[in-house]
Amino acid sequence: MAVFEEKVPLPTPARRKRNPRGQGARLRDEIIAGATAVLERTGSEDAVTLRAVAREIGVAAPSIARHFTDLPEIIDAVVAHELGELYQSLVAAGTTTAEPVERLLRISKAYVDYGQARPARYRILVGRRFLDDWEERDLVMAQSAPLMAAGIDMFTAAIQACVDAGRSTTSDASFATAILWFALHGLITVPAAITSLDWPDYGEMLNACVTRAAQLTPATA
Amino acid sequence: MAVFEEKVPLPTPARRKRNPRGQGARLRDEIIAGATAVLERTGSEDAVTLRAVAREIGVAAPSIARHFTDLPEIIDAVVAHELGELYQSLVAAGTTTAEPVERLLRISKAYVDYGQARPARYRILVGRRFLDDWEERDLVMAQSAPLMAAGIDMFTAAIQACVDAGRSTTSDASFATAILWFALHGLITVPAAITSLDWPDYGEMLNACVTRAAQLTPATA
DNA sequence: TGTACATCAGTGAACGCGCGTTCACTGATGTAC
DNA sequence: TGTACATCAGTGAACGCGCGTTCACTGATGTAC
Repeated sequence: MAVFEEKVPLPTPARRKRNPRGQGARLRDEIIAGATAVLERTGSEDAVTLRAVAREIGVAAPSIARHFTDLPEIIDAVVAHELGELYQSLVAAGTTTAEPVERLLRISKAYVDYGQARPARYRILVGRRFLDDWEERDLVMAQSAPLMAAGIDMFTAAIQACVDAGRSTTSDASFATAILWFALHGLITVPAAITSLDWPDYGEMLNACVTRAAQLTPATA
Repeated sequence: MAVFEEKVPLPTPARRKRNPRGQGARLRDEIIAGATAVLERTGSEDAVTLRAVAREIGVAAPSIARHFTDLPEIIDAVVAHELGELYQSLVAAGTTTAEPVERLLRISKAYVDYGQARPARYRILVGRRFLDDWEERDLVMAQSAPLMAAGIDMFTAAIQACVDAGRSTTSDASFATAILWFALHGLITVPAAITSLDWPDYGEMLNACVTRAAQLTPATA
């Protein structure tokens, strides 16, 4: 039995509204947001393809070419954006108290919280695959570098404040920042990867990481 | 001008010798070695495809199916093998001295050395992508679990030995092992990823990680 | 001791799929006249 | 105020490529008789 095709106009599937004349750059932000969504949903950097991003935001694949020449360029933009978010949350955490030790603990917690809440994004922030074409990448990295430097300075200053308050015995706040960074990075990534072990309480581990790496001492009441 | 094709028998390009009758399992080891080579050369887990591995060891792609059903299964085998290698180097480092603090430092150095010398392999050991199908993966993980537990126990025992010798003030060697693991993991991965910064001397950073995480104290001479 | 044969180890062509990229196009909108 | 048109933002079909997987095959070798 021949069933003739219904020519009922299909409800065109949510066709995107095009941006007005001078506002074409808006799509750029949508692309970044779409790439971030795909990245975080799949947990894999390699799942972020041009077509996947285009699908995510309801756009034809070639439309992306107008805003980004490359896939790495999109990832770079995601990194730059996320680095800003992370820095903002560090700043926010840092302004909640003036007590040095508590302040260091809070920005450390903000860092760890960010990494745990957005694992895939955190991984590409600190763990970008080392590629052959570093030279070109450096140009984009230069954009993010000041933000990263500001974040590092924030930790160093927080540790120095502990030293000045007599609450840390460390002799080199900058060096201690590196050691603290390593510990916090491990706290974020190792338990997330090795789920078969029973890990101690996160709060206790965070406290121990900060206290030991920054060589904090109890308050002398 | 018509040039007729030379029918000279081309020197067949290094055709693989087939394994003898009962020795088909040998290809299994070659596949694992090939996958490891591709992984380390490219630095990307996603570059390890069936065809890439087949190419690497000079074999037709379908030949792999006889030995592994899956790509993840190959990666699991690589992980299991590498975990063995890592454990062996920890054991080797641990037998070079009986002095507790020096022993802890040496196995820590062995761990970090492994991670720095084989970055891509280390990353998949501790940083395997969290996937949806964990259940099936667990079966293979069970194979590696004892080896990982043995490695962890080795660190915990080494820290406890420091405590017993009065060289560590830590109250929980197992807890300290976790903190130390985080620090060593960060020491391996963070500077490798953030190459734009001037990092302190590796030896000093390693010393600080171990000393602070395991709460070591100077010898009272 | 000789020989037929089942088995084992691996091949090579072909497939459908998702990818990045090309190319000619569409159609709304601000602007010049 | 009206209208032709250049520009801008994005489309859709088509390509070549590498991938995983299928399928029928090849050819050496150990074993049964």
